[in-house]
Amino acid sequence: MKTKAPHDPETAGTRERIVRTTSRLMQRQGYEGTGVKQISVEAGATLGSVYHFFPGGKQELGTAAVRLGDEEFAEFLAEALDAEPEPEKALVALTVSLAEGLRDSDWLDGCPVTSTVVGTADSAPGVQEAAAEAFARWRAVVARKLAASGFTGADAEELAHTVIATLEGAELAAQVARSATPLEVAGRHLARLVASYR
Amino acid sequence: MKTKAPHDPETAGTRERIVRTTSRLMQRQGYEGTGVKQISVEAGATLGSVYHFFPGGKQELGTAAVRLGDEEFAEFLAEALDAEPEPEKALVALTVSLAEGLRDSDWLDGCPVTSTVVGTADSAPGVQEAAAEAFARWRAVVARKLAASGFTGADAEELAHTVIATLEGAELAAQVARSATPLEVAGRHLARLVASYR
DNA sequence: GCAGGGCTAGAACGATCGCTCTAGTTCGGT
DNA sequence: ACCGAACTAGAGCGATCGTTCTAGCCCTGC
Repeated sequence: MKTKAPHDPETAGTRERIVRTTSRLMQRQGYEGTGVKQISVEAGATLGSVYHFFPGGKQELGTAAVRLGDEEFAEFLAEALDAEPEPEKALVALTVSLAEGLRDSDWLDGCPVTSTVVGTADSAPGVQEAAAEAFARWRAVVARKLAASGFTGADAEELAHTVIATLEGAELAAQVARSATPLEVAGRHLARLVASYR
Repeated sequence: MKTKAPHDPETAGTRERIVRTTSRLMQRQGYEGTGVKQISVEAGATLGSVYHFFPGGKQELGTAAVRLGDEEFAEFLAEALDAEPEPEKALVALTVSLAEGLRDSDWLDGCPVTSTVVGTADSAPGVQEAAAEAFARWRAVVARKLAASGFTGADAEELAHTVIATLEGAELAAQVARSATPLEVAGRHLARLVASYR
């Protein structure tokens, strides 16, 4: 029993393939710009399969995609922060790493949560909620690192807010400008801001 | 001759009404989530008028909407920064003002440029370019203020990058979380960061 | 007072949208 | 061996998408 499906191990593979494809497509095209039929084709699944696994339709697909992006970035964030004992150095390395990833995709793959959630306030509230949870989780990861580095709880919480917000904004700016500069500058400034609390 | 149209003053009004409506709709629903027919109905113009003024179709509408958002926010930014002699205080007041505007719209009206540009990398490159110009202009406004306050050109340019990126990210975070906290915290942190360069 | 261009008006095009539906296939449990 | 659940398969629903088109209104310049 390596998967959650009781009968067919390949089945869980199909579901996951659909979610990963949805996340990738919405990352580039946004929620409204991505069609369910396109998802089914690129995931190598039929439309019937998509609606079998996601009876909630497109909104459920979007929510699942946001949650996947949530988990993946939370993991990436935790690893990047734990790689360096000092949060200042970790933040600089983190932004450099984000900039590399962005450039490697020809500036197409920004934050999967951001691009999916924009414009869904009224049409897909479930996506909005999932995105709020993602941001909160990422803030918690940053706050934990800062608290472990000797910052008070209040300072860590507030700094985590700005770290996540600045990373989001800088990634968007870098994507639009097709340049690593916004991310790299943001990394140095975040390090400086954090250091000012010592 | 109060308008640019040679024959009919009301004509320029129609064009502007279409652009304003496009900007408002794409701010809430994104580029792909906004239909040309919806724009024509809500602007009180016919489809023929829309394509008369914007023969480039939806992409030209999106580009014009981004440029309008560009000008409006650049003006708002300049006024907010000039209202206070010290950039630190101006930044705090600016974020408070942005948070108020966001709350007044029930957290629906975020940055019009951000929501319009997301997901248009491959489908509407013109929109992408207009957004890049908007960010660059806003950075120039911030850099000018900082330079006028005694910062060196290099510091002002770099700080402007982070100020704009953080404002973008914090506005998005505030919108998703339906809370003024991300923006207010960002304002205080940006002020602290700027002060650290004195 | 008439000619002509700027603009309005809305029907209609093919394509695609999200989604539903029925039929068929596959497979473990008994 | 066979029943029923899990899943696949894809045709097709009404609606809407972005866009084009022709017809006509209205105002200005002559």
